[in-house]
Amino acid sequence: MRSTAAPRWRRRKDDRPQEIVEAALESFAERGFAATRLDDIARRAGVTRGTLYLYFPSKEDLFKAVIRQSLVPILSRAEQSIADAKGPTAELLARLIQSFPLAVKDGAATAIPKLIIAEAQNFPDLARFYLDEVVSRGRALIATIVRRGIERGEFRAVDLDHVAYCVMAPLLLTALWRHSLGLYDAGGLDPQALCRLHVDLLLHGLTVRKGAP
Amino acid sequence: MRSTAAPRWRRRKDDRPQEIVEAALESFAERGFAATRLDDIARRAGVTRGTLYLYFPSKEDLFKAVIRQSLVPILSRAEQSIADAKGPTAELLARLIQSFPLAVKDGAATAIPKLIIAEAQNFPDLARFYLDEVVSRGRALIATIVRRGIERGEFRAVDLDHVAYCVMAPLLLTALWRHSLGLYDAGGLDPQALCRLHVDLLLHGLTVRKGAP
Amino acid sequence: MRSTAAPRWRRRKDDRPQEIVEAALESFAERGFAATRLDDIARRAGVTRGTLYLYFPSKEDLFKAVIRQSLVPILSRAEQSIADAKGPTAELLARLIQSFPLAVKDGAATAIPKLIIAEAQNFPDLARFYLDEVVSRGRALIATIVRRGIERGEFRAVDLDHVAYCVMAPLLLTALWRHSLGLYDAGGLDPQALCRLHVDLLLHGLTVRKGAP
Amino acid sequence: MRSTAAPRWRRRKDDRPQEIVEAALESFAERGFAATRLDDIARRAGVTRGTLYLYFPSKEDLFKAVIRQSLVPILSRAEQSIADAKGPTAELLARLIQSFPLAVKDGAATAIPKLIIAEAQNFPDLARFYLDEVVSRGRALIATIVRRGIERGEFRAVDLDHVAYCVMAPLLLTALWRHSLGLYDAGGLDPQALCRLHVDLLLHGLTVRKGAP
DNA sequence: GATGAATGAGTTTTCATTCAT
DNA sequence: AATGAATGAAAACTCATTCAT
Repeated sequence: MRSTAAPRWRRRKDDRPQEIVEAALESFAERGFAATRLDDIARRAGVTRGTLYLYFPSKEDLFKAVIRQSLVPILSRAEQSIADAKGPTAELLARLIQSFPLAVKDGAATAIPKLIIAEAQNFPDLARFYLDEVVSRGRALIATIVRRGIERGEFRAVDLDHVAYCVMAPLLLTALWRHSLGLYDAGGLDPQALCRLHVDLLLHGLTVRKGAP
Repeated sequence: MRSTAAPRWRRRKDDRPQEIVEAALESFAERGFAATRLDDIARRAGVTRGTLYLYFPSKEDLFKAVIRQSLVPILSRAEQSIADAKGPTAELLARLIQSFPLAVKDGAATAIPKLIIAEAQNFPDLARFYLDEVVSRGRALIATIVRRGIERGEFRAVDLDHVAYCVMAPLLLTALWRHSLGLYDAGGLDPQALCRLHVDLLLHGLTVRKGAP
Repeated sequence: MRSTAAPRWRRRKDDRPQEIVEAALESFAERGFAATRLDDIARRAGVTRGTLYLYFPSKEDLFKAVIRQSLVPILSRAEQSIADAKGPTAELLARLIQSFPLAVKDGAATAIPKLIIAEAQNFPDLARFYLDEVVSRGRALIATIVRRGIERGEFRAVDLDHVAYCVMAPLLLTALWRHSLGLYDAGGLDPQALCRLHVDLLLHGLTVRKGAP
Repeated sequence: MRSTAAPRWRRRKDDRPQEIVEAALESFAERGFAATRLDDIARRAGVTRGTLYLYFPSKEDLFKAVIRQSLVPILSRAEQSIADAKGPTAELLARLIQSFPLAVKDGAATAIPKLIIAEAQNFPDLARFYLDEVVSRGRALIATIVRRGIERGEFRAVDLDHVAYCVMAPLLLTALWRHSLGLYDAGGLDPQALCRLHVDLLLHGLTVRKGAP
């Protein structure tokens, strides 16, 4: 049994790292890696600068932890949403794409592509991690779906090596937009409308039809 | 006879600004705004730090000048390559897209999207400039082409407000890739193959056909 | 037992600002505002440059704080020394003037008039502060004393608006001298002798006498 | 005969140094030595920075030249106005003092005391020059006048070593005021009124009278 | 003689990191 | 475990001075 003299509640130190990572992600998302000061992060996390060093040995390490940890839930979510796919492949693909705008709307984690793009040069191991864990797996996943469509005679035979980029590019653009130009041009890009159009074009583009162009 | 020792410096008034801007673009492209030191730029331009201040009042101003000036040739080139379009709209669009990989290959100017995305938050006026001068005009341009296709009965009626994003997204991805993840994954994304596939999908997606999906 | 090696630094939060201000006053007094480097001040205060910025946002702000804070004790002392005046007004005035050389001898605060004169142009708000808090009050104070003498029939009626300047001018000269030419001419101006003469002349000049000049 | 092809007039190079010195005095008077940039002086003199170095080897040397040259006319004027003194010594002294406000009004040279006080510490040789050429001679001059008064039985016997300071202090204050606090307090000190009062007090203070205080 | 582009040393300022408390 | 005062290295920026033109 725990000491009964303990205060009724207190901040559990086990949460600290996670709280810091979240605060850091938000800060990095807002100003970029170099322009955010550790003091910003500390204040946002409700601690002091010194405390950050109890959990992360340096600003760079904190950045890396932020990226890595923030990707985990995204990857999990993505893979789950596809695992047991049934029905026409077109529907499957459509669902995948349409689910994107919702995912983008909330979390600060959507800023990760922006951060990766901005800092890849300065953080090679982060770039490689992202290539291995996100890009490769994402490409494979989408290639698998499209291959399924081709094999079932639903889709035309296309370059499976690059189709993932074509599928993802507009979605990625949505995420990048939100954290850059979108801040100054509220109405210019409606994620939902863009995804609807993207699905429309993509499926028309992939689907086998009688009349060839 | 005068000493043949090289002079400490040489008058280059007219060329200097351009040389500095070029050196700065390369530096910013490599490391991002915050991580490039003025000394890097100066050395690359073959001058000293002090000289930068003869032409640009601050690092921020230099950055702005770099973006603005580097966009001019891009805009010009883009607009020229479309001016007098003849023939089927599909071909026109295909040509436009296919010309992109070549443009991306050489210049450091292809790093501008990356820089804009990374620093939009910190440089609002730059973001607005880019929105007005590049995004808006680009959207209008592509919308015009697609409208032409629709009016001539070649293309299906699609959302003209967002079609530009669908057309541009993969091309943009190519440019971003080159200056970020592409540095660590030479073969992962072949711009030409991607564009070929993109054209294929896009035209199949846009073109009017007998059989509806 | 703990290591006896001196710690790299020590917590001095409460004392630091005052220590810095004192070091700064001495430095500014010696070389003037522009010619003193923050490093000089820091070293004199036994800290590093960075520490200065924990307490003062800029060199200019430090300068302002120095002037303002250094004036407080001077003002207090001056006002106390006059509060409860009794006896002949001449004696009162004489005592006031005679007390000046002693006050000038010790503190670095006597350099403030020099600093104000040198930098008034560059620090308008400091000049106004000094006008309001020192000059105005000083003028009023002396005018009050002289008025008392006139009302009691001890002094001739003189211009009360300017008499303070006549009373103060030699005293001020003493302070300025000490921090400028006095450094190179030890014996040229003896503050005590000057004040003695000043009192003599001033009282002869003010006192009512039978024979008019 | 000079070439007839010469332009009808041109800037005579013999005037340049003097023009520069004047421009420099004005600039130094306005902002102090350290805060005025050579570019300010150059622009005010209608030349470029490089030209300054044709005439003065450094900023410090220019400053010294400014002080030295600006003192010459002041000294000459002062000495002339006293040379052949006749009549009562009181009148002589009164005239001397009353002439001061006029002298102060116009020239930028009245800023010299301020500059000397501000920079004496940083320019020892200038301080010594000023001590020898201005202070000493000024003291001697006034002491001579007062001695004359004493010898003629007009003045009381006073400390001749310090009387000059008592005579000069209010006048000096006038000059300092004009270039410092006076910029922010137009009406606070009227030089003429101050001098009138000063003469009044001083002569009452010096003059021999029947009734002792 | 005059210019002004270029220099480079010097100074302020910032901020990630350390460590006594 | 947490703090935050103190550090010190790095970087932007200034400006007196030089020198090719």
